[in-house]
Amino acid sequence: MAVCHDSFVKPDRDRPGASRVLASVGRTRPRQRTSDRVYEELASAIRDLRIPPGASLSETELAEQLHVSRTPLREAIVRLVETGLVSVVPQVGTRVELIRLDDVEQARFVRESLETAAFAEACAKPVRDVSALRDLLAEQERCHARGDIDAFFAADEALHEQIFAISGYLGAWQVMQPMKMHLDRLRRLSLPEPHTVQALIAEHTAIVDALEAGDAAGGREHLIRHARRVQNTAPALQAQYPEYFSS
Amino acid sequence: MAVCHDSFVKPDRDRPGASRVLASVGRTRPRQRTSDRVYEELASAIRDLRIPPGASLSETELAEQLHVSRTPLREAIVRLVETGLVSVVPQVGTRVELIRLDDVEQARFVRESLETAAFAEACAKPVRDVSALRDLLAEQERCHARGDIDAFFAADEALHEQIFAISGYLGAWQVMQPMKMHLDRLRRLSLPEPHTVQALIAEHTAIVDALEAGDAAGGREHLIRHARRVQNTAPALQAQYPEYFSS
DNA sequence: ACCGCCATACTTGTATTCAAGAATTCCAGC
DNA sequence: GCTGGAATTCTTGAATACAAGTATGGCGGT
Repeated sequence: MAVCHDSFVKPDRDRPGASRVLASVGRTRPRQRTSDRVYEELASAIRDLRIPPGASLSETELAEQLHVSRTPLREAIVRLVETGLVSVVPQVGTRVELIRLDDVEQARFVRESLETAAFAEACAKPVRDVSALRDLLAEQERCHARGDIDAFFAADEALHEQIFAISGYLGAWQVMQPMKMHLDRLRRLSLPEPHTVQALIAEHTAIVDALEAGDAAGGREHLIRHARRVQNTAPALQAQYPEYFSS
Repeated sequence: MAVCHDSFVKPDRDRPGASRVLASVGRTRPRQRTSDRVYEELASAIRDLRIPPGASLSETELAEQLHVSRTPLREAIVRLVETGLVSVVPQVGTRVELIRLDDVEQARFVRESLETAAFAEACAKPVRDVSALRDLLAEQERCHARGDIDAFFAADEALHEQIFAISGYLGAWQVMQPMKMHLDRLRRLSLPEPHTVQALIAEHTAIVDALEAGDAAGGREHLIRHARRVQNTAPALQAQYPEYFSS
């Protein structure tokens, strides 16, 4: 597999960057590929624990259940393997990885580092429009009131994403998503507790207040406590659902 | 594409987590898949600019050049698309993305945030063995002396990775790799300047010194300056190689 | 009853084929 | 010479077929 140096490149007839701009402007083209649909389907199913940790997956079975062939399904699997949520042993099988507390700890570190840094950047902005964040807080209250955990989950995500958007580093939030799924599975286990949701909303409020006040240090403390809340419930959850955890 | 709730799961005969431990212990099994080799080959070629930004790729041509079929090649392409370095438009073509300064800025933010956080964690360790770091500094001097840019590149990477290893958050370094390739391409453009390498080594030395002294604040400053050094050369590089840049 | 062996079924990896669509090229007409 | 249109070629997407290897289950011997 030696690389033939210049032969990778194919001579371009027109200017290289031209078509990309068109692709992002003209929205008619990118009808979602089958592989993407399958990935979204599987990723959300794993994140929501509809496919529990440790479950065996069969490419052929999954393919016929989703009414696709193995080819796009495998491309989705490849992306899931990249995240570390799925492992595949050749000629043996594919399975959803168990929750490894080390992975969770690594993900917590990444999230905490990026989120506190983004918050600091957001606080440094001369104007900070927190109205969208206030709306999301109200939405979270409504979800809590009617007991809609899925909707709360979404609003929770949206609030944190909005902080990155204000900071100007939304790209950092996006690249964090695959790794964050390790945290999401743990959070999904802990969410059913009603007082947990209430505590989360209180913390969200404190974070938004700190951002509005430009209190970088205070916000940082709230964010760290927030990020570690789920982490702290890990031992209890492992005791309650031992079959979902590794080691 | 509705999800049939329980039907994803296949009944397990034995305990779910058992085989994974075996797979990581017994090293005979995982002979590298073709898809992985192809990915490594393409990723390094793109990172080293052997495949320049904006180059068109043809699945069929690449497949026959690498002596593989399109199937494993496409799986490698999927992973490259995930990193944002390659874009593929159905029925039109696949190309290596141009260097977008916004992507570079997002990557710089992620790297700076994680690296300063990891450095702080490393400084908090009661014992910090910097001997491996000293060895890498010496190695970098040797590479600089004999003008081996590729080897210097590798030793540079190894030093930063070692800092994460000391901090206990090596996983954070690993998940950062795909995004970091955006920075690597820019760095590759700037490396040929001899004084650049010398300046990098000096900064590396300062960083290691700070870690040995447990000087978290000082190390942070050096790391930030270090991360932004390449970033600062971006305008000049864009002027020199305009065909490699977007917008 | 237990152990070992062999056949079978099932798993993923890879190659090949078919399909759909876009871009280019060539040729006819003006 | 220029313009328009149709055919050809090249692109990726998806499905199918083939290959290699593993685990399982049954069967025969001990």
